[in-house]
Amino acid sequence: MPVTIRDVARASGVHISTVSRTFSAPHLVNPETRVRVLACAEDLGYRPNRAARALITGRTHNIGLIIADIANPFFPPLIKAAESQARHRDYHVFVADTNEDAAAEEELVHALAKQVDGVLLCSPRMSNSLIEQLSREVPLVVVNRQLAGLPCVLMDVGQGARSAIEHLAGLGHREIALLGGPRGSWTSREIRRAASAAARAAGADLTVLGPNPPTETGGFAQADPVRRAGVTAVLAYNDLMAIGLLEGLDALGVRVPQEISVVGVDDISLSRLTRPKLTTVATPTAAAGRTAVDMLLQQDTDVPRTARGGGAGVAVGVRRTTAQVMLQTELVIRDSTGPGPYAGRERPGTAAAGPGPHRRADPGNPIVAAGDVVAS
Amino acid sequence: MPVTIRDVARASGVHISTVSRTFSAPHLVNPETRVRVLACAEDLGYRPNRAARALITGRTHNIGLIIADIANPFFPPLIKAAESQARHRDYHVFVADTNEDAAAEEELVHALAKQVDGVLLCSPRMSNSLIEQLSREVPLVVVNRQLAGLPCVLMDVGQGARSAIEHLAGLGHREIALLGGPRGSWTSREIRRAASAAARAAGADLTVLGPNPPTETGGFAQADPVRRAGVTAVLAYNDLMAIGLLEGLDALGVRVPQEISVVGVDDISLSRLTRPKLTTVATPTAAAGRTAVDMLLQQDTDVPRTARGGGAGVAVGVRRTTAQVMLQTELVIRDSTGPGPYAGRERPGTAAAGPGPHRRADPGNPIVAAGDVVAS
DNA sequence: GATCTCTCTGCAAACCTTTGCATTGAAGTA
DNA sequence: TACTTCAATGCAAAGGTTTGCAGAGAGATC
Repeated sequence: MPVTIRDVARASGVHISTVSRTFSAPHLVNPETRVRVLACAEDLGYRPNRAARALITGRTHNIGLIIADIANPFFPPLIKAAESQARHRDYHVFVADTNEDAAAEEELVHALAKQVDGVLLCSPRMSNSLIEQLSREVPLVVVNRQLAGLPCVLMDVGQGARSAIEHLAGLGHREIALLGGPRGSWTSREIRRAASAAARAAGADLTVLGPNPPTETGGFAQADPVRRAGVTAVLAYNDLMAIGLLEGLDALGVRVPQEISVVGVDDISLSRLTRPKLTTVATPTAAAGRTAVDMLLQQDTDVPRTARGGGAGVAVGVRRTTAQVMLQTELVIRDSTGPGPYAGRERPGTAAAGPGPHRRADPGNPIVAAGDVVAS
Repeated sequence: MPVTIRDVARASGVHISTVSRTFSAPHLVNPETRVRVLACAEDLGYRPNRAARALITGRTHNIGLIIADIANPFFPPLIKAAESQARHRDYHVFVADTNEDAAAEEELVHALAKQVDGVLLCSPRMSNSLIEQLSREVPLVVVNRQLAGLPCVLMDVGQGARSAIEHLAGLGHREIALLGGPRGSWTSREIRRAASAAARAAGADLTVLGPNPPTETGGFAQADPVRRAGVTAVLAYNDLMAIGLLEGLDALGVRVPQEISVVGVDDISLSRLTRPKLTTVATPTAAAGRTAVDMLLQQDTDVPRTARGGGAGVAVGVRRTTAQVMLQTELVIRDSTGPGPYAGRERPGTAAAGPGPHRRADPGNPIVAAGDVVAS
């Protein structure tokens, strides 16, 4: 029933190899023949069978996208951008949800490996060593995790956390809480590291609460601990938690930002809609999705997959790019942060006026932090 | 480099067909042999190549999910549920975003057809006739569109719109606006139809504004027209538009619900977070995703795909289920609706107290509205 | 007119599985 | 012992495509 290359060959009176070449190497076939074949193909509604093609070329023209939680609003813009970019390059995208489960991640990489040319691992929860091991099975690009020897797309949440802390310190806050993210999250560690350093530099105390599930509920549950910690400002691992915290504080009758200031990370679309509107560190998720796909496909075109090839014993060098891209973040100041108890008082060692918000450079032009090519 | 069935055969000293049977028909192989083969496979890390398998069995064990806009918060829960359900049944899921573009939908169905066992069309914008035509190329299940002869998963937005209008009328509103959705949307038509009828029955006037893009911006842009229309209540095509409208009204200094009541549709997670919290018609998106996958896979297992099969000339009947499932919706009353100008006044022909919110039955138990089996 | 070059096309193997049929050998029956 | 039955395995074709190699002409060069 489905129309194959053979049907087209019969209809246009040529051998199947000519039909094949019409699609995959048009310059090798006579223009007249070509138009005839194309006309027949069009007529019959022929579409090459990608699976059969993959069997021999070794390229599936599919990629895998492994996501911790599709329902977390952080991810859909990334998925959308990645899918769009992939499709522009004639790739299809498998999407799989791991429910924040490291074991599921591993299983999925295995299951998808034969069916894709590469996998995007978004905010993985696995160990670094496991990721490295898996990268020997299928080309991997990792988003939101730094890993030597592997292509990574990172968002500079360290810079973002620093800006956030400096913003809070500049507003006169000295007692700040950090709501940590989930265990195994590179982003969470990075935020913590940068926030600690920035707090120290600004002469503020940082109380870390967590790890927490990166959800609204996770934030909500920390409302009481936050209040009891006696802090006047909070930086949350992500917006979802910040929003949950906002709700929790509201339920406790704590006013934001009058009594406690709250900052999130991600700038998901909800953040403009809460009352008060959330101050947050915007992360370039769409750019990350695009960039990651580009890196994966770049890598993919570098590497010849067919085993057959080459004249007598010409060993083809397998090249792998391991560029790491760091995308800039931007502090977006809205209504959930306000003056703290030390507002207006001059402080030594800190820029008195407080630094302005960090402006993001053109997000379409990622900064390549480190790039190299390894031959193996 | 990748390990094939041949490697396993060599390692365990049997023919490749025995290895194949170990996986696909274990009862045909001697238990001792089986364990040996399985051990070797495990050792070598063998995974069957699904593409090669598909080539001969005709089943890819993949499905396609075509979505109007991944970034629209309505869809991620559906995607998540569908993917989860599919994976439970050992299927992988291609996700593709059409950007609300009918032409892209068609192109995607064609592109994916050979690579999947079926496609889920979510809230399609195509014409009915085109959908029918495409369904001859690949099994289709349609979500949010009613189509004779095709399996559909519908959400009873008609009932939801009716509940919403009755709720508003019960609160004393007589001048109500409806913010229409995008052209080509079955849901939008259905809401309009039901809302008109319900308004008429309740003795209220319904002003239709639209069609509109189903986005926040689309809702925001209607704030001024809504105010000028002189209505005291609005039902929006979806929550995103309702939220946009809330913002727009806020910007105009119109208080909700004191001056205008607003109702949305979908109950996306944001809706609990706006101020005021949004009254909305909850649609069972996750259940829809699960159900649609079940219907597709059900259909898939019914239909033998191999052309080869059967003894001399035994024509195998191709059976297709065309069951249509209608999932119930539920009006969730929050803070964006309040008393209207006619509050408390007795009205003839209407239940004075106003009907209570329509309660949703167990969303896990869809109601089969119509089902049949066609032999062709 | 013979030789060479070049373009276009056909042939057939290969990719990795599944599966109908044939073969083998052992156990059971008469 | 001769036969049948049955379970377990091997054989080879098939599925749709790509691609190295070789052949067939046509045109150019001497």
